Amino acid sequence: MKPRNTDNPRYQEQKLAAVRAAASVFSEKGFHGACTRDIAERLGIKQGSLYYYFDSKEEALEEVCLYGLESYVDNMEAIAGADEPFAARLLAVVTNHLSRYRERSEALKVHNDERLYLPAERRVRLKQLGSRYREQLETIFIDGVASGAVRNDIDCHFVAQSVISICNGFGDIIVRDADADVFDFARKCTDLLLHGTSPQPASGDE
Amino acid sequence: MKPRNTDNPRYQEQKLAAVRAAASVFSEKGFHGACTRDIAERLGIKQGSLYYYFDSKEEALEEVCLYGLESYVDNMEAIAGADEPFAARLLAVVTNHLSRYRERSEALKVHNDERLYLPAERRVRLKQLGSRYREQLETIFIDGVASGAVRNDIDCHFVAQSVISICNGFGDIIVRDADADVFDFARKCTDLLLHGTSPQPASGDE
DNA sequence: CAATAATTCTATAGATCTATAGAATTCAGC
DNA sequence: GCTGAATTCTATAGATCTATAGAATTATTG
Repeated sequence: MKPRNTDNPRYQEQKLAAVRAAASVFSEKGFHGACTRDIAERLGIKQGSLYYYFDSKEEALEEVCLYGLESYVDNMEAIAGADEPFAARLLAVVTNHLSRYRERSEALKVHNDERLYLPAERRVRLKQLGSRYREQLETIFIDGVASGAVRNDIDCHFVAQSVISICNGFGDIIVRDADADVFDFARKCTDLLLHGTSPQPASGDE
Repeated sequence: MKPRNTDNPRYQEQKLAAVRAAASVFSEKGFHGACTRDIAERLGIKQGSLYYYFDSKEEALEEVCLYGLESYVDNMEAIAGADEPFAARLLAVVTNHLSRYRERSEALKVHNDERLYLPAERRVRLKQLGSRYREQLETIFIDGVASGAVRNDIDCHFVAQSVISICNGFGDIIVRDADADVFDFARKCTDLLLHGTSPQPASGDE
């Protein structure tokens, strides 16, 4: 009935377009607010035809979330593994996170906002990826403490969570404002995380 | 047809219960994912009867969002106006924000996640309240710069936005984890915002 | 160009869900 | 306990929306 030759590059191309169309519609209207007709329309096909690429609307959501998460989790591997000083790694993390927002903003937004509507069994892989990301970020802070670049009274788990919250918060802003300067955000964000808002007591650069 | 004596305390009581029921259901399933039947059920009445209290599902969403936002915006007035040192005011802001999450978590979550599904004309008041909150927070930082408690190279608008992002991020965690210690979060959060993660160069307390 | 495979279309069953109308019930004050 | 007002109920019109089946079309390959 539906041969679906998934190795065919033509199929893969259209499938990717379908995931992107779903990301776009879900990010705009939310999972429940969107209808499969909207997605199909954005793709230029009829509503029923969409089921050639997805078994269900729910599966579409799962694929969008995975698509959104994948890329920046991959980059995190490289950043966490690199032999760089703490400040450079933190800047890299923040820049990566925000840059991915710019590129795949819709899919990431969908992941952040809609993934909880997936049943538990569809969230397994997402949870793994998300946990890995947070753990690696935490490790960067733990390494920072070890090397003396980070205060030793810092709660690394807490700070890692904070970084993710800030990035996601600004991610939302970047999504809405196409003119926002990602690298400026990343620089300010890193500076805030490193030095806080208080004047430096001894460095005397005022 | 629907006399609706809105001055009657009995009416007001049930109306408040209806707003809370809506908050609970919307926070769990999202605006579009929830149905009016769920809300009515949580309230112990039938689906059709709900329309005695709301003209539409959309109006219910608007009232939930306002309910969520109101309380902490009010407190912000007091905090921003108080004659306290910068660090104390920042701690007060963060504590207030997170505490409100604990009390009205559902309505606040709905405000944060679902308000964009309201048409523009229903978001006017919400925007006013939200902007006022952000502006007052920004003013606290501007005052901090003036008094020397905050570095003068800080972008106050940016930092105010960061504080809100962090608080909302942790707010989500508090909502999900009933055992989370709000005041511990608030303290760590304020410490991070004040001093960052780097060791203090000159204070020598290590 | 014929035959087979892949993709898209049309049409629809079946399951929602919102909002309304009018009947039934409960409440408040006398 | 009677009476009018307030609240809730039942029933349903009308508008979705998902997912499927089978027909029609388009691409591929020998």
